[in-house]
Amino acid sequence: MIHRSPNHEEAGVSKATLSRMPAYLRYLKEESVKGVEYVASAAIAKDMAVSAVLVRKDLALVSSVAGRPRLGFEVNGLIADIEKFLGYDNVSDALIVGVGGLGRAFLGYEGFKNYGLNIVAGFDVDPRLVGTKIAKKPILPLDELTNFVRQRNINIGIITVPKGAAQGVCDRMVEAGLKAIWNFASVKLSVPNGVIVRYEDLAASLAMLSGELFNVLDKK
Amino acid sequence: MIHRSPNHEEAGVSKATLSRMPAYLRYLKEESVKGVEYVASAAIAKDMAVSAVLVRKDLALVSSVAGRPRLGFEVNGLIADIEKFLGYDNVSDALIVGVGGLGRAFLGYEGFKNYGLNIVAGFDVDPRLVGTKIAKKPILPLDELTNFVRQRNINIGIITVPKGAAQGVCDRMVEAGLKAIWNFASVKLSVPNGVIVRYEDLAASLAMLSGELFNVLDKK
DNA sequence: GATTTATCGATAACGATATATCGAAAGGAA
DNA sequence: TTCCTTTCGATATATCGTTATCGATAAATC
Repeated sequence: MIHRSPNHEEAGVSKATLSRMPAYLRYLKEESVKGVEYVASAAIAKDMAVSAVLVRKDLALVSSVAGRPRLGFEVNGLIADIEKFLGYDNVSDALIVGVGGLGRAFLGYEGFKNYGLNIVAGFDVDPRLVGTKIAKKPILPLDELTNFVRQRNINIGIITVPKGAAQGVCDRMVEAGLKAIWNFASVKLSVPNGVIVRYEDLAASLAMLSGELFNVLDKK
Repeated sequence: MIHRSPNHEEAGVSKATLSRMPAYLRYLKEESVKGVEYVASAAIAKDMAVSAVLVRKDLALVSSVAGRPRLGFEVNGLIADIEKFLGYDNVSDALIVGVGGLGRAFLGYEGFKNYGLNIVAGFDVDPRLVGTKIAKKPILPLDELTNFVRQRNINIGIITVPKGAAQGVCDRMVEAGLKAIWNFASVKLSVPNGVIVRYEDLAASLAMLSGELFNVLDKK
């Protein structure tokens, strides 16, 4: 999960660019298994919904070798660069607090490993859950959060509790030493400097979807 | 789900603005139950991480009454305006295809109703699931999708199948007449004009999170 | 080897979004 | 009533991300 890119120093890459990287990676892997050696930015652009120029700009930020005129980018080299950049070569551990519907689904979902994330345990307050396992991962009581984080040297916590409990969980995560929080409860969390929060706000997303839907239905 | 706002005609509101509306709404409701009658844009801004100017700009787009100098915005009126704007007063039905971990969680999650979305049924290809119910909602075979959509006049479909199956499901949704698709499989979907797709790409989100994490850990 | 052409990379233009500034309005205080 | 202060709303400015343009490069072809 930790980035060890060769060439992006402290510059920092925009979130927009970052968010496209997994899609580039997926496409490149598909081409790679087909035996394709070089792909043009235009081909990548066509596969996802972006412009070729943007693809080149993005790739310029992470690629260790330049694209070759008339050929394009070298597929396998680029895959390696992006994986290194995204830290997928270096799967990092995370834990999840809130083993309800969504939390349970996440614990059981093996796909996160492909994105460099390994959820190693769940935490919950419900005593009926504590002590059980989901997908071979232990469910522990919240009290053990701090110890667990310190022992296993974990940086990332995922919050999937109801929104009323989110800030409390967040505080404990911060106290335990977590540095990044992926929050699925739709509340704003306050955290000290140095801790980052990423919101996965389904309500916001849904608002955008229905907003667009409105425009479409209304326009005819 | 369909917007019936009094004052934003065909103008269209930016996605960014749209995405903040649920957060405004949440804050305003919290204040409302406390008995607060007026709130200043600065107070709202402080609660979430945006500037007061931005709050005023956003609210100007949806509010039927202007904010009052020295007092701020009238809480309850504003709540009504936003709910109307977002269509939360008019819950619309949706269906979900893919009753795996995430799909199951969504079917069981009652909270979507608060956001104007009512998931009425799940669809899956697994014959062991078909015929069962989750949270009182029937699981149906994919073949019945088209009939179901037409009979119930549904506009929104949610895709929670593995990515290999996503485009196929998407095609069937389009054929059935769905107008908006909320896609949780991280693949780009191709749809004809007039159908809108909203991507919920956890891989992209995770990339952003870890990107920020990298910056934080690296900066010290 | 010369020519053609697909493709890149850099720079500049554009558009959308967020911020800063400032005059105006209205509640509250003198 | 008059003045002061808060807060709004409008306009202008800045920032960020995307797109457009164009010369340069190197593979492919003749």
